[in-house]
Amino acid sequence: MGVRRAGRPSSPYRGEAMEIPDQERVRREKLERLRAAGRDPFLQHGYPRTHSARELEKHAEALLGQQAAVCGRLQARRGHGKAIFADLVDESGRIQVYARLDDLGEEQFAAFDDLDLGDIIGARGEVFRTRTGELTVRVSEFALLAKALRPLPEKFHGLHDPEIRYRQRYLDLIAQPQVREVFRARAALIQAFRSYLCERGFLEVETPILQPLYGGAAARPFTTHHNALDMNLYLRIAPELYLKRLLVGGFERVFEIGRMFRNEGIDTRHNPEFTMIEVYQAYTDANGMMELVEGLVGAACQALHGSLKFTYRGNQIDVTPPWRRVPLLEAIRAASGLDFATIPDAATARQAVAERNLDIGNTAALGLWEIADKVFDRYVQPALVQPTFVTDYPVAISPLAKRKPDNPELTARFEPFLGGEEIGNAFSELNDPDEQRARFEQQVRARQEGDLEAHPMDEDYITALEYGMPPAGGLGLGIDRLTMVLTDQPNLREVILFPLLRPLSE
RNA sequence: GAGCCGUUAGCUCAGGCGGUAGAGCAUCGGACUUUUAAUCCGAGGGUCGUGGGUUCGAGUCCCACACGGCUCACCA
Repeated sequence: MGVRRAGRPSSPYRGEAMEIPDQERVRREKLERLRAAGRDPFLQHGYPRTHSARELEKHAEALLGQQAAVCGRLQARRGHGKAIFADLVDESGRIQVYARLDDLGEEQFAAFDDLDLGDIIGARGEVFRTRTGELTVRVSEFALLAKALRPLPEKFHGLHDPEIRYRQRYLDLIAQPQVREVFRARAALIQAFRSYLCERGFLEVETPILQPLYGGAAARPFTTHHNALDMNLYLRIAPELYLKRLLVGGFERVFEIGRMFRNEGIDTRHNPEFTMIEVYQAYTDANGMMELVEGLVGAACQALHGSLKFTYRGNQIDVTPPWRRVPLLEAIRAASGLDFATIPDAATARQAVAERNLDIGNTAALGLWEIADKVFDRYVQPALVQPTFVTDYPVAISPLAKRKPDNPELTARFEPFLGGEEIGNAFSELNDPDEQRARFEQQVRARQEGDLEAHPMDEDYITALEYGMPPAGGLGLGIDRLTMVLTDQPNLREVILFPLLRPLSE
């Protein structure tokens, strides 16, 4: 249905009066009459508002009998012949206004009666309470500030069509006020992160989004082109390598909040552009990052819920530290019986998977750690509802992480899980330039063998490491996923204002 | 990429076995000067996602396509 119904935002209907839907034709005609009478609403430049809905309610007792000027969108109307009740909705809430023929006179009352649902108006008058006790502005003067030429979604059932909700998010926000709360929560979460870090001496920085060479994660990039320099550039898949250059430069605590771009599929947990926070702290390590995650998520949870407990998908979740810690291979072994510490290669792993009838699809084309990853996704991750750090990732899939002193096959890396969702990635940063080069070379070989997401060689980064980077812990958290979990939304699209959709074909 | 489901009035939704499309809100006209999903009376509004096919006849059955949703796959 969307093709026609939602696909009309660009059609102006010029000279096609016969094709304009009924309700829009009526509104257009009203606008033409206003313009002809020299009262074009779109010539208004503002309105001297004195109170928002919330302010009006807050100062209700002092305002009774006083004048107030309010603004908002006309979202409901109850006519009574020579009087009209209407609901104005502004960002803070709803305001009832009451227009009477006696107060406005014939002409102004007729003009008020001519308003359509969706119109944006300003109104001024005396504040009073109706006999049912509702705070109301008795209109003595009003102005149409913008004409709504299209009818709004229906007031009672709201807007359900997910396609229109995402394509025309403004309609979603108008029709479903609770959707605004999700995005307020998102902003509060980011604010909580920012405050938490700034209070602890972290510096917020901005590093390039357009990068001559991408890196810092395993993902395929978007490519673009700079005309003047005639060079290809990549949209960043992660800010990691730039932030660590800042550690080399002498900043000891830095963070960046920003958009990342990964050229991958779209589903309930992935959007091609998403928001991540990355934090780097010198002279600490993965353990320090675990405490930081506990602190950050705790601060966000407090900001959103006033508590360290919340509900996601029907599960009570408690983020009180310390969070459970479990090594990756141990978690896999406990859940599946497979011990990847003793499995030498992919063929052995495939055989073990088959023997145990593990349901992870076709493993024929997968490498050893890809098989481990699948077993983890299928048998471990869904159970990680309470906050958990999965630790000790194999060095083969952690090209930027420092090895564990007691087991060089593993790294001091962890991923935090919450509500069964992976919400980030962190480790002790590899700062040995020679080993970093060897790791990159290994990635380059993987790329040559067909791994499109292997990390490219970054000589410039290695040069930076050669000047000396202090030992450090680094952390990335997915803002979208965290918001999804902390606001108990079922889908990443619910926390992204304008998720990517296919364009409508004409 | 695969499977399943969806697409009917501005919005939310009904439409057995194929017989020419309905409701509520919204809109238009009328009544009503403290209502609040206001109420009451009356009316208009549809290329049933697009294109083919089967049929005397298709919203309904079949095929293809588009967009979306869910699940899986891919992927942090």
